[in-house]
Amino acid sequence: MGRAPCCDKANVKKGPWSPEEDSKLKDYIERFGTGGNWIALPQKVGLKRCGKSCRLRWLNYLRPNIKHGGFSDEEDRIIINLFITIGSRWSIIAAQLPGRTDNDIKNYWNTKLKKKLMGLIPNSHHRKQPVPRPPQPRTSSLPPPPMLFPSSYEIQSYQQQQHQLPLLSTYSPPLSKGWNFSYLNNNYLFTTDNSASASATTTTTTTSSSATTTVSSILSSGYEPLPVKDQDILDFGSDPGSCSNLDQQHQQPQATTMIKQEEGELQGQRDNNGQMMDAGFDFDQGIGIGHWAEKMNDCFGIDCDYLSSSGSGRSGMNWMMDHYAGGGNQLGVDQEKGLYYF
DNA sequence: AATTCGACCAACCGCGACCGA
DNA sequence: ATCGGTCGCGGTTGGTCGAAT
Repeated sequence: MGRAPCCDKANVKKGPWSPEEDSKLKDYIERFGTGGNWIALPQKVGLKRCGKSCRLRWLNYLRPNIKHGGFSDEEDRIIINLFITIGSRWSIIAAQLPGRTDNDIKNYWNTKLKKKLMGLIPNSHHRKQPVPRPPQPRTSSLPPPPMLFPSSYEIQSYQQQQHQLPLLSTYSPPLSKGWNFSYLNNNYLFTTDNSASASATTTTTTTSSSATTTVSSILSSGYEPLPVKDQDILDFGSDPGSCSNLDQQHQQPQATTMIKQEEGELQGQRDNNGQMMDAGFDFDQGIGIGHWAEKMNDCFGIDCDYLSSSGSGRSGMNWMMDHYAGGGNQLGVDQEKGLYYF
């Protein structure tokens, strides 16, 4: 049995409100109130509208002291911080911003603020799922998948033991998952789809040991280059000075977002200009991890220098890598830059 | 000048929560 | 405790407008 309709949809007007309708509704509510019953209101007012539509029109547009557009930096900051803390609870967020409606904030977030936060990544560069991910069954001809990020997370020793690979800034060894390989060459990550991985395996092994991989040889092996923008990288560091992913000219972090660890306590978030934006986050406590984990699904890789070292914050980061960043299926590592691609 | 595309935003829809009978 | 009506929320849709081609 379906849900009973809130009104007779055949006899209600839909679409944009006319000034006359606005005037009728506004005048009535200002004189008599809503009466606590939106469903009955349209008939009292003399409008051929659904009660829900009246409610929405009043709350989002007609009621006094409504502000539209022109969000201030302070409002931006509040929205971002609250979104990080509580997610898309627009009504709660709106309650903190006098004159703003949940709908307005939601629209503002979806059309502008989200892009601003994500570092103004052009659509062509913003890949929801930039790299093919498991589960794809490996073929028997492929080598067994390496155990990436074992409990100790000894990345470098693992690389050296398993591959005896040189670590070059322009080349990322195939720390991959058996069904796919990746290379970092300048600003491109090369990857294949699953169908090409079998034939690519030989090439990968050969070229990786020689460390003479060229763009053309990779392309001829069926690899598709994907441009990697700095903004695609989630950057976990301590401050701009120690951030390995810097704009060399301005010495500012170029990552989409940067998470700061401050004496193991409160973590802050920097916007793309390096401005600190307060955000409750604690790696070791897991606070806020869900939010950043979601971000990891949106970005292309992460930059986390202290992942391969000891210190506070590491366990939480490891946990996040295990649970969200492909579950240990990282595609590759640029050891010199400290970039882990997944 | 015409067309296409994307950004923006008002409005709609459906679902869960809430409340009173 | 149950049920039906209503409210409120968040996701989605669709129209409009300006910029780009």
